[in-house]
Amino acid sequence: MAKEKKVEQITDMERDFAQWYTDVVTRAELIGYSGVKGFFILRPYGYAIWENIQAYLDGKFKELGHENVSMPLLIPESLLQKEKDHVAGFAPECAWVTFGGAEELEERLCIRPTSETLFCDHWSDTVQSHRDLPKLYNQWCSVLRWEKSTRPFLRHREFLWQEGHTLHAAADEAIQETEQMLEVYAECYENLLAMPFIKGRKTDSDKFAGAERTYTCECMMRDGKALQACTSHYFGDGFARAFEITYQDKEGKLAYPHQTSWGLSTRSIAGLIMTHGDNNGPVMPPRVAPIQVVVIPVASHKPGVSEAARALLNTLKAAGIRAKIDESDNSPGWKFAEYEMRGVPLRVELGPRDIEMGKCVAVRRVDGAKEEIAIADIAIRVPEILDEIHYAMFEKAARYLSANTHSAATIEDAQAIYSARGGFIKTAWCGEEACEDKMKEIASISSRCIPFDDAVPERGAVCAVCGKPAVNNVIWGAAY
RNA sequence: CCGGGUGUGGCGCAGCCGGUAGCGCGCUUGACUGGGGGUCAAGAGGCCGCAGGUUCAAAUCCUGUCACUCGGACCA
Repeated sequence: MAKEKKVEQITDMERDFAQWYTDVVTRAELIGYSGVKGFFILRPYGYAIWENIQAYLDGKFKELGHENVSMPLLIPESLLQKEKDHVAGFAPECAWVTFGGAEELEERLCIRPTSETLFCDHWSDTVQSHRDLPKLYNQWCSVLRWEKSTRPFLRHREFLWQEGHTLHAAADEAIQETEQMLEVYAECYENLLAMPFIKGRKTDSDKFAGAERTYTCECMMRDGKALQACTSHYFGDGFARAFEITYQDKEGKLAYPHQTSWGLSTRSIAGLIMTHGDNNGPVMPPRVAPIQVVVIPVASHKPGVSEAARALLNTLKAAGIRAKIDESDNSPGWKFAEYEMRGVPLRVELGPRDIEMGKCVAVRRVDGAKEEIAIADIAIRVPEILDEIHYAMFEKAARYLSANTHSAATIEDAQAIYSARGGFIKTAWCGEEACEDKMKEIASISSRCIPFDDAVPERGAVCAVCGKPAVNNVIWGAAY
């Protein structure tokens, strides 16, 4: 499988994974740096990925009855402080507006790090009856968190995301919503981004500030580290009580509604790069790839080549494929390397010899596999290949995830396995935060989640850290 | 926030015991080429991160600051 190195500007991931990542996002022209730390430019090729994720999720949200809204950018300090766990979680990383023009403000305004408080404030005014429920809202926006260390897509001070916020009469309905939206994210990762994950619940120490429960999808990057790929939170009625959101139920009694929120950010783009990328650059999963197929005419000065290549492009476009042609006068070899560095899933070469034989050559980015396709079959065969690439990428990543997830019986085992092989470690756990702290201290890994698929330890299992009876299995790892 | 490294044309870098900026790639124009980053020729392009200071003179020395990067802490 070892391929020859084709792009000299990109550091090998085996040599320096962090540098590889930085090289990829800049060389593939996904990101640009601005003059302010942590504020990044999503260049057209990077933003197009986000637009494709947006289009997919926005469609799903609306199918499930959610409505898009736009809430304010600024949160008055008094509002932010109404829920104590929430403010304790976010206050350290808030940025504040203190002046309007030359006037110092009487109350400083927080640039939203997340919008729970704004939705709550709005609902406290607008929800009165059980007939007003549920509220199923979502917004696409950017939020601001004053992070200390920043990295493209992984940790921005300002980042793009969507935040869904819902309000329900019944607790079980809200819990169901929380689970449903996690499932929407899981499907997005599997079906759009070709990324495998471990779905699960966060331990109490790691849940969202103010949440009763936090669900997550944890993905594994190619350096073995974990990326929290999305979250879905159940709040119970804690926010409703803090913000005095009440409604009259069918019996005419005042009640507190139950609330959820869920989000997925441009961090997902970091995830797809670090899941699928190789030493020649990113490898775009076909269903989110801004360019799915690039057509490269060879010897386009020869009669008929340019025309045939454009006809091929139009056929692909008519088949609903995001296709592009490169008619620049760079050499074919230059173009091959260029689109590999951009991660375009499929390259179609068309030259005089192909035209003579009524075929073209298709080359897959993920594994370099070549296939000759009759030009007449292009509209049928190319979509099939794109699908095959999608499944091949998912399978490859899934094998990597499972090959790098190991079980351990004791903290010493966990430490030994992690330091030798990295990746995820699964152990039984007693439920105590002290044991999480100790695991972090001894083995340098933190709890990622309690996996849904395998939450309950075997009969008689004991906590890997303290040896007391276990209540859950936990997936541990080093996290981004 | 702590520690290491780095800021010089679009990119990668040299110049740094002071004397007014250079190389490779890329870019522009033209010709020949064209199935894995082609060849030749002629060109264009620089507030040396920013702000102070020392000096007759600063990319070079001093101070501060900003940004990038790697590691750590913090964070989701």
